[in-house]
Order: sequence, then structure tokens, then C-alpha cells
Amino acid sequence: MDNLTVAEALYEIADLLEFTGGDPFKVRAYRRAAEALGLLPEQVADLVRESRLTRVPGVGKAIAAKVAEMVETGRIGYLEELRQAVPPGVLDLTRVPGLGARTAMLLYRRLGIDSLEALELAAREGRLRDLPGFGPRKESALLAAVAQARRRPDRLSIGAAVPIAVAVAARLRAHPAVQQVAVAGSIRRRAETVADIDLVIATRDPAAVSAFLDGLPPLPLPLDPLVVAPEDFAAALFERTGSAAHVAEVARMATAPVTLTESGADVPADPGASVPADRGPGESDEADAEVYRARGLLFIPPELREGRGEIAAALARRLPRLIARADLKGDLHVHTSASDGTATLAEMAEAARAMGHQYLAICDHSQSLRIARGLSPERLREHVAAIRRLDQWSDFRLLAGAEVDILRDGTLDYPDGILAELDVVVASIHSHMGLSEAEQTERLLRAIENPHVDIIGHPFGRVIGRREPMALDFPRILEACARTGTALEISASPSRLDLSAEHARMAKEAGVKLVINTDAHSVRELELLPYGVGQARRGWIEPGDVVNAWDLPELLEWLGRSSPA
DNA sequence: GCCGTTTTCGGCCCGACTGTTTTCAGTCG
Repeated sequence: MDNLTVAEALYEIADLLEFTGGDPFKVRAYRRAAEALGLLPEQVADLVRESRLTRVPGVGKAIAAKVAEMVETGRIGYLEELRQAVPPGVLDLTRVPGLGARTAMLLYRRLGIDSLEALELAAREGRLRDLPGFGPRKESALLAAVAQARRRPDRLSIGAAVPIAVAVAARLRAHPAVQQVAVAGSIRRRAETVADIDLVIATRDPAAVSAFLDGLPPLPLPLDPLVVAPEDFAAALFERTGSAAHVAEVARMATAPVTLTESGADVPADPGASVPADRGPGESDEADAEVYRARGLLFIPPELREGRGEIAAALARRLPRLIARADLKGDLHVHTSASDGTATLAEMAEAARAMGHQYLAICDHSQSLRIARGLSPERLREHVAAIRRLDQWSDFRLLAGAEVDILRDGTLDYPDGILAELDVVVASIHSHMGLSEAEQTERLLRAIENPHVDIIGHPFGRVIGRREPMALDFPRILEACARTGTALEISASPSRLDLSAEHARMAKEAGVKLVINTDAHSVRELELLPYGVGQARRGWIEPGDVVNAWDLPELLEWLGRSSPA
């Protein structure tokens, strides 16, 4: 029984308790325990055997007993009781934006609604408006939301899709009949979200491979495999990687006569491919290079294959030398348990050092963000002192910073005197996201003009699939950033990826510096940098554009501070 | 349900927004 299975059961209890009207604090207690066990480095089963479960913070007697039951019997009686009370279709109702657990249960109890279809029908027939808390406006809003929820096909974030694709590819690679496997499609291009898993598989025994694929357990995403003979692998991978526009444009080009040089290569070394992209095992980086070589083109990295000028650039030998994970020297935006992170300052620092970072900036939330236990000026001063005390490594630098809220009027959540004591200031918007473009732009400009601000965090504030980007006059933002030397963040968090690739490319062209940060709230999230790198590569970003691709002395100079004593 | 140099009960991150309200309930982050 692995830890994640146990954690999932506890999460499910929390979800179901929400529906059955349980104490919200009890719900949170289960969520906290689930999170703690899911992140635990030790095996939960070992803790059960040694009666050490209740030593895990967030796990008390009651939850420990349920976890022990799960480990010993494979089930939790309490969970099964809860499942009886809430039909699966009712859980589905909360996919509708604006409809939560309480309303879902009200709809079920009063009108027997247990599916999106039943909800839509009841709304059409005007049966919702008489429910307590409902009215005609809410009814029509829900109707629109249902239509939207049903229209949008299920897509997974790139962060959820890559591990699944890599795992499937690894299983295929282990199959004796399989000669080559590659992940293709939008996953290989590192799109923000993906609808299916494209795989290209080379084999001499397609029947055996098909049988193996049919026997795979169901995945959260449809699998779209293409089984080919080994000699067709490169062409198939190229075609299946897309995008459609890119493939069509390459296909229109005549195949160039091959003129082998002494070394056997017919094109000069490709600057775009000189540093490997950060690819998981099972992901082929250049297996379709021959398709380009045959046309006299430089190899075009998958992230550029969107029909946005990459072929002209390849013809002109002017492809960018794209940034890669290996170029990044550190992370300039992470949280600790001082605000809303789950790991302590020491745990975050040690983990960053262990993964080879040269530096890490601790940027916890500022006082206005109460929900995240934002730090008062006094607590921030203590936190900075703790950071300075801990920063005693010879090969690693811990920087003291803050993610300071940009208030509604564009002023910052700490006075300038406090900001001046910090090594790094990330300024972010977390409230009043719905201002007009004019107001929002003025607000952000005011923060950019503050000389203490080094970085604007997740500039558009979007959450993919959940919150639209804020309205901003981006060219004006870029002009101000370029003039003041303020960097824009590319958040590596797969739920944000903010800036978008298009905005990142605009920033580069405007001479604005970028920074790829994880915004990690746990040790595990420190590993998310590759998704930010993928997004940056889609934006044609090179190492020189990214301040955390610089070594520490260069970074410190940019931050306006002299080298450490 | 968890937790305790606020310690065995009474707290538990809280504010914005929306639509329904006449003082609030639900959702969201």
C-alpha cells in the first residue's frame, strides 16, 4: 500500500464530508493529514507497524486508526459509508463553476438532481428558481455554466500529462517487441494543456504491441498510439509531433539533395539543439532530426514547431539557442511554512542545495494576504534574520526576499524601508483581479516603478482553466520593465505558466529580462522548473534573457547588491 | 479531527464577490 493511495482515500473522505455537511474544520483536518502522508518520505505502512503514525503533524488518533485500517484491510469502513450517502453524479455537479458541495446536495435532496443532464433540464424548466437562495438570475447563470462545463473537453495540464506519458512510454520500452518509443504531439511541444497522449512506437510485430496496448489499465487521458515499422519512425514522429501548421510548411519544402561532409553531417552544428532539452526518460529529443536534415534545415526543437517563423529562422541559420533546465542556477520565488508553504525554511534550503541550485530566494507572502498567513513587518524581520543565520554554505546562497502584494492602488504591502532590507522583492497581484484594463495597468505600472521591486510575479494572474488573465496593456508594461530593469516571471507551476509563451516572446523582443520560478509551496514543487523551461522555450527564450540562468555574482549585481562578504 | 510556553476546550488562514438578500449564504482562492 503506497502513501499516495492512503492519501487519496483521506482526500476522498474530505470531499465527501463537504457534501454531507460535515464540520469544515474536520474537512480541513482530513485534507491536511492527506497532504502530510502524501508527502511523507517514509512508508506509511512502516509507521503503522511501529505505531508512529500520530507523530506525523496533522495525524491524530482518529485518522491514524483509519489509516491503519486501510493498510491492514485495504479499505476504510467510514469511507464506504460516506460513499453511500453521495451518488457519484452529485460529485460531478461541482464541475460547474459557481456550484459547490452545499448547493449540489441541496439540488440532490430537493429535486433529485444527480447529473449535469438532470441539472440542465431542471434549469430549462425553471424548477431551480424556487429553491432557497436561488432566483431567476442564478438559474440562468447556472444554465450557462453547465453548457460551458459540458462544452469544454477534458484537458490535463502539461504537469499532469508528462509523468503519465513518460510512464507509459517506459512500460512500452520494456516490451521485447518494441524497438523505439517516443512521446509526440502537444506533450512533446510542451503545450500548456493536452487532450491526449500521442505515442509513436516502432516495431516489427505490430500485433504484439497492439495486444499490449489493449491490456493497459485505463488512464485519465486517452492514449493515441501510432505503431510503425522502424524505418518509418522518424517521419511518423515528425508528423505526430505537429503542429499541423508546422508539418504542412515543412512538407511543402522540397527534399534537398544530401551532400555529406567528411564527418557525415550535412548541416552545421545546430545551435538550437546544442543543449539538450529537459526530457524525461522515454521522451526522444531529436529522433526526427533526419526529416529536417533531408531538407537542409537545422533541427527545430519541438517547442518551436507552431508555425510562428521557426522555419524561416532555421533556413536563415538563426534559430535561438533555447534555454534548457541545465542553464538554470537557482529559484527566486519559493514559500516556506512561515506563510503558506508546507516545508520549513531549512527543509526548502537543503532541498534546493541538494538539487544543485547555486541560490534560492525565500519569498513568503506579505501581510495583506491573510489567507496565506502573510507576514507582518515584525514577522518578516524575524524571518529575514533566520534566513541570514541559516545562510552559511560555501557552495550555496540563501537570499532573503518577499512576495509582496500589490495593493489595489498599486502601492506595496510593505513600506520601502523594509523592502530595502531584502535581497529580492517579487511583487504580485492576488486581489481585485477584475479591474478595468486602464486601472489594472496603472496599478501594475506603479509597482514596476518602485525601485525596490526586482520581479513581477505571475504577471497576468491567470490560473489555467479556472481564472482568466487580468486585462493589461502589455506593451506599456513592457516599456516600463525595460526602462526600470524589472524582470517578469514565468511561473513554472503547471497551473499557471504565466507569462504565456507569446507574452514571453514579446518581453524578449522588448529587451525585458525574465525569470523562471517555481513559486514552490513544498519541497516536491521545487522540481517543477522544467515546465517553466518548456514555456520559455515556446517563447524563443535564450539563457541570456533569464536572470536565474546567471551565476550568483552576476545575479547579485543585477539585484543591485555587491558580492557577499 | 487536530492541537496546545494561549494546554484538554475552543480555537482552527480570511476577504472579495455574487446574487439573494433587508443582514446573509455560498463559492472561490
